[in-house]
Amino acid sequence: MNLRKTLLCGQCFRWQETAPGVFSGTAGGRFLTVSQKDLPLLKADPFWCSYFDLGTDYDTLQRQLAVLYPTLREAAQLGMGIHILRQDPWEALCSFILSQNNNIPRIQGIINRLCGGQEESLPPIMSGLRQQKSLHPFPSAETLAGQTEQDLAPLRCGFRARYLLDAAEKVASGTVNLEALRTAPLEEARRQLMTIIGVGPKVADCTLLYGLHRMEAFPKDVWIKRAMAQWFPGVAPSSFGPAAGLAQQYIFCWVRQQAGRTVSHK
DNA sequence: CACCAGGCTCCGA
DNA sequence: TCGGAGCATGGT
Repeated sequence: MNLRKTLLCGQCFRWQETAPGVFSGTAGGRFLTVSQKDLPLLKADPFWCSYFDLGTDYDTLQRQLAVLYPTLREAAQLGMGIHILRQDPWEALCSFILSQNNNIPRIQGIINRLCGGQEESLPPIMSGLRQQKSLHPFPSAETLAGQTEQDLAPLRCGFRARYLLDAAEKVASGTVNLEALRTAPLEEARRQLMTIIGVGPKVADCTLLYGLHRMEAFPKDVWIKRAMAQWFPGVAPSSFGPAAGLAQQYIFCWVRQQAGRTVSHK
């Protein structure tokens, strides 16, 4: 696993490279500072091993994709080392609601403000994981459900505030049961998520893939669809099989690289 | 000033 | 069912 690619490829928004090769971020209420050489330590820690999905054989998934679709090789080469994180479903849902018609730096800023500010970066040490309880965990659905649009004004997330509040209300009340979506049929899970105002096919699929680790979900991204049409005319994304999510992340990275830092989908 | 950001809602045809 | 403006905010 490549830490930089995995943490900065756009699947999560609460990690940053605080020093060359050193990454600090928050997940599951824990704040961690880590570098590539700490990989064995991550593997030995049950929480982080699960979060970084270190128990899954990505090399095999990668080879399967490259063999199935030779034109995917270039993207897979670029995405080599990316793991699909096991993020908190609620946090992932909010993150991708906030991501719509938005850019990654601003998404990160909004989420930082939503969590109540910056974490303090920890000095690196020679051995052992530098982790501590996060001073600014992601706010729960219950917390957010008690808020108003005026309360969220400081986030400066624009029209997305209303979407966030509807998601909070539906999740807190149990109208949408995120945990149940882990085992629900994919299409049913997608429909459930799309009952939330502001959640369309793209946000729903990203929540399924990044928040619920449904690797078979292939986000309905306009860039991806364009690349699909160009590379695999007539091929349904579902034929990617269990590694569909990984393929989506590879293609996403590839398209971004081709287009430069940002790209218009128009 | 224009254009656009890991889209979605809403409206009209 | 489909297309396109509008959406709030910030960056280039």
